[in-house]
Amino acid sequence: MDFHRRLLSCTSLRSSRTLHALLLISGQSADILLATDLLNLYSRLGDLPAAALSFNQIPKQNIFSYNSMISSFVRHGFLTDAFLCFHRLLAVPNLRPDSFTFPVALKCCTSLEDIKKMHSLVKRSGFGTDLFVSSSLISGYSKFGSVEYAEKVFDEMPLRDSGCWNAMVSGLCQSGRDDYAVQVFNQMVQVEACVDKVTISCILPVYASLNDLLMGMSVHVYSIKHGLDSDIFVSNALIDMYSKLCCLEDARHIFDSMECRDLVTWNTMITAYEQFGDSTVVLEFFGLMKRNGLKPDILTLVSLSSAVSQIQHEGNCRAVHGFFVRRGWDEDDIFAGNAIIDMYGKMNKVKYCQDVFDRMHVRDVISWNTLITSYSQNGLANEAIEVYENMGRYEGLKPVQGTFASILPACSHIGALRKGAQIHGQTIKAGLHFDVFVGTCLIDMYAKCGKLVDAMALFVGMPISSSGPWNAIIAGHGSHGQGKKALELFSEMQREGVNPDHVTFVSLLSAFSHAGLVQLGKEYFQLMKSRYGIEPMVKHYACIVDLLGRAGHLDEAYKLIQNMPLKPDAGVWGAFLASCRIHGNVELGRLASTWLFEIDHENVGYYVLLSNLYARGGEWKGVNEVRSLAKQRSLLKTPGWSSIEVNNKVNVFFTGNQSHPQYEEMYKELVILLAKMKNIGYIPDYSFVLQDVEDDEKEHILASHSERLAIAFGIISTKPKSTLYIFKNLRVCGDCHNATKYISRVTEREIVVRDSNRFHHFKEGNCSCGDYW
DNA sequence: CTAGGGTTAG
Repeated sequence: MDFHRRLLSCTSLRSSRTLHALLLISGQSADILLATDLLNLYSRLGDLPAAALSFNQIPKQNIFSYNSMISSFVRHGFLTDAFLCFHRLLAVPNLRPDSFTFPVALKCCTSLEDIKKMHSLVKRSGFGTDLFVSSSLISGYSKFGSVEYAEKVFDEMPLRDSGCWNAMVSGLCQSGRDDYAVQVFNQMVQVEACVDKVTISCILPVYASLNDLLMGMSVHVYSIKHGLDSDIFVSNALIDMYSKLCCLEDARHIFDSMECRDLVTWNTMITAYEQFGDSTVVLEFFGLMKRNGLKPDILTLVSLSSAVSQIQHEGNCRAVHGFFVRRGWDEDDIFAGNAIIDMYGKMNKVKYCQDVFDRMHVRDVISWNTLITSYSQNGLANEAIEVYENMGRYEGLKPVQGTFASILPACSHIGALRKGAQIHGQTIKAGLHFDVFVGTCLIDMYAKCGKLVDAMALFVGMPISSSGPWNAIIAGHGSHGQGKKALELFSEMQREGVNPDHVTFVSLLSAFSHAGLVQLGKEYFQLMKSRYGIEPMVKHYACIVDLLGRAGHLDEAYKLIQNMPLKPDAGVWGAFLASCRIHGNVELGRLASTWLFEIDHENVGYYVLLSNLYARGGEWKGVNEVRSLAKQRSLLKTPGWSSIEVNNKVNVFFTGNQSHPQYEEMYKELVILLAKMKNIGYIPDYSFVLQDVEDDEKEHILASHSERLAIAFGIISTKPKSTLYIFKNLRVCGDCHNATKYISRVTEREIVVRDSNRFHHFKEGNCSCGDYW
C-alpha cells in the first residue's frame, strides 16, 4: 500500500484516522517520512492535537518534522507553542534550523526584541542572504513598527525577488506610510521587479486611503492586462478600493463577475453597502452569503450590527446580538463588543450598552469612547462624564482624540462649562488641543456654554486648514444671534483658502435666520449652488423655511417647500409650523401639521404648537381635536429636561420632577416668584398645556416645567443678581419664554437660556431673540 | 515530506 500517496490525497478527518490506524497496524508509524505526512495531514484538516501526537510518536525527529510541527502551531495561532518547539529544536544536537525554519520561526515572534534575536541567529546560521528569510525579516520588523530595520535588511540585500519588494511595500502600508509605499511601488515598477498579484493587493488599499481613484484604476487596468484580476485577493482588494472611493457600482460589477468568492469578498461587499447606508441590501447580501454556504465571522456581524441600527430595527438588533453571544464573541472579542455597544447606543438602549461593556473580558480605549458616546448621544451627559473619569481611574487608560470627541459634546450638551474647561486642560496635557477634531469640539463647547469670547480666542490660536473649526465658530456666532459676524467669518474663511462645505451653509443660513437677515439668507441660499457648487440638502431647506417663515413670508416659504426637489422632512415642516404659530396663520399651520403627523406622529412638540396656534386664533374646536388626537396616540415624547451648573456640579431637572433634595425650597421660591410676576402683568398661557385639566392645575403644570425648576434652583443657590446659565434639551416652551422675561425683571438677573435651537438672552424683561410668543 | 511577501473592521 502506498501510504505516502494516500496521506497526501486524503481530504477528511475520518479517513485520515483510518489511515492512521492502518499505519499503526502495519508497524510503519515510526517511519519518519510517513509520520511527517500524517502530521501535515492532521494540521491541514484542523486537528492540531492529533498532529502534535504524530510528531511526538516519531522516535528521532529530523529538521523536516520540526519545520512541519512549528508551522502547524503557527497556522493554528499557537505562537507560544511554536516558539517553544523552535527552542526545543535548537537544543537537539546535530540538528540545525534551515532556510525553511526561519520564515515560520519569524512568524511566531511576538515582539521587536524577538525579531532582533532571530535576526542575529539567522546571520550566524548563514541565511542572511536567503530571499525567503529576508522577506520574512522585512515583514517581521514592519509588523512591530520598525520600518527603519526593515529598510536596512532590504537595502543590504545583494539581489531581490518580488517577495522582498512586496514585503517592503506591505510593511509600509501597514505602518500607515502611504506616500512612502507608493514611492517604493513606483521604484519597483521602474527597476522592472516583477509586479505580481501580491503587489497589487498590497497597493490597492493605499490608493483607496490616498483617495487616488485614477491610480487605483490604472492598477486595475494593469492587473487585467497581466491576467492578475482573477486572483481572489486582487478582486477583493479592488472591490474594497472602489467602494471606499464611492464607486459602488464598479465594486458591484467586480463582485458579480467573480467566479468564486470567499468570506472576505462577501464581507467587503456587505461593509460597502453598510457604509453607503443601504441597510436593506446589507441584509439581502447577508442572506445570500449564508445560502452560499459561508459562515459569518466577526467582521460580517460588525457590519451587520451597524446596518440594523441604521434602520432602527429592534428585532434584528437582538438577533445580531444573539449571533455574537452564541459564539462568545461578545465577551472575548473587543471589536465585537465595541460594535454591539455602538449598536445599542444608536438604538437608544443605553442600559444594554453598559451591560455589554461590563461583560467584556478585555476592553480598549475604543470601548470606553463608544460607551461615553452612547451616554452622551442619549442625553445622559452626567453619566458620560462619570464614565470618562472612570476610564483613567480604573483602567489607567489615557484619553485619545476619539475620547475627547465624545466627551466634549457631552459637556456642551448640558452646559458643563467648568467640567469642559477642565477637560480642555487635559487635551493640552495629551498634546491634542491643536488637533483639528478636538479643537473643533472645544470651540463648540465654549460657544454652546455661552463663552463665545473664549471660543473665539481658541479659534484664533489654532492652526486651521479644514472647514471643521470654521463651521463651529460660525455656528457659535449664529446661535448667539450674531449673523453679521458669522458672515464676516465666512468671508475670512475663504480668504484663508478654506472651502465651505454643506455644514458651513447650515451654520451660515441658520445664523441669518436667528438674526432675521432675510435678504442675506436668500442670497446665500442661491450662491451656495451657483457659486460654491453645493447642492442644497433637506437641512438647508429647513434653515431657509425657518428664515422666511419667522420673518412672516409664509407664502414664499410654502411655495419653496412645494417646489423643493427633495422630500421635505419633519425638520422642514416643523420649522414651517413654528412660523405659522408665530404669525397666527391657522390655515397653513393646519396644512403643515397634516404632513407632520404623517412623518413624525410621535413628537408631542408639534401637537403643542398646533394647539397653541388654534388657541391664539380662538378655534377651541381645533384645540379639542388636537388634545384628543394627542391622547389617542399615546405619545412617545422625549422627556424635557433642563440643567444648570452650580459649584462645578451639573444639576439636571426633568419636568414635574420633585425628587431633588432641595425641592421644597425651590417650590417655595417658585410660589413667591409667581406672585411677583403676576403683580407686574404676567398671565400664564394655558394653550401650552395639552392635558385637559382645570386652570389651576394647568398653572401648576406650567410652573413645574423643567426650565422653571432649573431657574428656581439657580436663584436659591447663587448670589443675588448674578447671571444664570440654563440649558434645555428641547425648544423652550412659549409660556416659559414669556415667564423668564418677567423673572429677569423681578430678580434683576440676566438669564441665558440655551435650548435646542439657539441662545435666549433675557435682560430687564426682554429677550434677545425677539420671537413673538 | 517542510517555507516568505497579500484583501475586509469598531
